Amino acid sequence: MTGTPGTPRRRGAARTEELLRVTLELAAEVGYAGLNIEAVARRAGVGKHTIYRRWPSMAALLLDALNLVWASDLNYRDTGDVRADLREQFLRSSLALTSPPIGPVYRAVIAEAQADPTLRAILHERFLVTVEQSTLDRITRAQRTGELVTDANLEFAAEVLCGTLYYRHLLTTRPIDESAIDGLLEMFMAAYGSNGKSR
Amino acid sequence: MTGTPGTPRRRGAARTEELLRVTLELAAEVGYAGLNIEAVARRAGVGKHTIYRRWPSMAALLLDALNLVWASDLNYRDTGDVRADLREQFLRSSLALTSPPIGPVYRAVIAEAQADPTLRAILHERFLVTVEQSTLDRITRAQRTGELVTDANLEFAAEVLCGTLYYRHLLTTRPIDESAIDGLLEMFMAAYGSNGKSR
DNA sequence: TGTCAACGGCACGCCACGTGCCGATAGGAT
DNA sequence: ATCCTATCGGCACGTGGCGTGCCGTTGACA
Repeated sequence: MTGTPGTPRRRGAARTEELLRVTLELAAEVGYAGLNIEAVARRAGVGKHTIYRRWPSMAALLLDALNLVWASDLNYRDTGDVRADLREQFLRSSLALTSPPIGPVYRAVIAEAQADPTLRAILHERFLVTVEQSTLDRITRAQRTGELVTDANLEFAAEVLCGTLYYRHLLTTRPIDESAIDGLLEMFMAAYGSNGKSR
Repeated sequence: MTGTPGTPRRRGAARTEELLRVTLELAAEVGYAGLNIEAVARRAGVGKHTIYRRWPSMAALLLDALNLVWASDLNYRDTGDVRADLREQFLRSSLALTSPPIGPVYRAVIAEAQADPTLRAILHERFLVTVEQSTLDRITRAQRTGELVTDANLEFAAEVLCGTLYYRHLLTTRPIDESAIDGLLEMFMAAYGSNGKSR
């Protein structure tokens, strides 16, 4: 692996890719606890400088590593049934959140973000806003097609949908299972479904 | 302060109270970053053993410290207007979450809980379940008085209400302000309010 | 072939962890 | 009033990660 041709590079870029890959490996194997710079350096057979030259902190490295495996997993289908599409994506996201390497890396970033407002802002903008926006896009389309009422502020709705899943995953011992997702979607559709309350 | 009479005690109990107080002081003054056992010991003029004899880890100490200042702040009023009562309590909780000493201590516990499933379970049972239950109690009363529809599963609703607030506080850069709370309550009432959709 | 930045390896000081040992002391028991 | 003993504060230790220097080496590009 000498890196993609085209971009002018030296040893640097190839090492960068490898370090991100090693970080994800480490997360998958030893989990949150083993995620520190020294461990990544040892595992990669690399001097610590080689890491510090690229990322100012472990948190920054984790953010990049997360970016590598995460973005691909976020694409709502649009079958015309907003409830079914949300359900499918929520199940998929829940699986991703609980599986390595995304699970441990995400947890590690969130833990570090509690100590660092700047990191929290980056985490928010780079990941959570994206998740919410993607959800908002899908339910806004549903609003336009008449599946949802037209006069609702869906930004809060998107935040509630995503936030509830994150809350359950990070702070509770409950799994994000089908009944949880159905309960959440029940509330969402009762509030915003255009065909009135189903009950 | 020699501790409550009745329970047979020696120097221990008084020290315990003082250590919890010092922990909260430290959290209020230096925040999350300065919360570690050595710092508490230094601040209290105490040997580390005196802390380790009482709590197996910093997380356990933080849980006890949190318990001391937290429980009192959770009491929904019951004016007969469930939306107004929720709104008031959410505003109060949001203030507590963002102010010392509860803010930094809560953040510290949650960060440590990401690395320790056992701690996460304790945090969940001891605090979050209590919050949700208190909310569930209030909205269940509202259901009985006819403010909310009778056939809804309010357990999910309570989780969604609390979870959304925690999500916003912990993972976003947005404040839990009045408009956020109103947006959340708007969705909640639209879903479960007994007088049909207001729109 | 020469140049030079990136590299791996090593060592350092710092700090928090968790534990062990010490002599002092407080407070209940006699 | 005196003894006894658990608790106490103080100190030191080894461990391990942090972030930063300083080497001599290596590989990409001119």
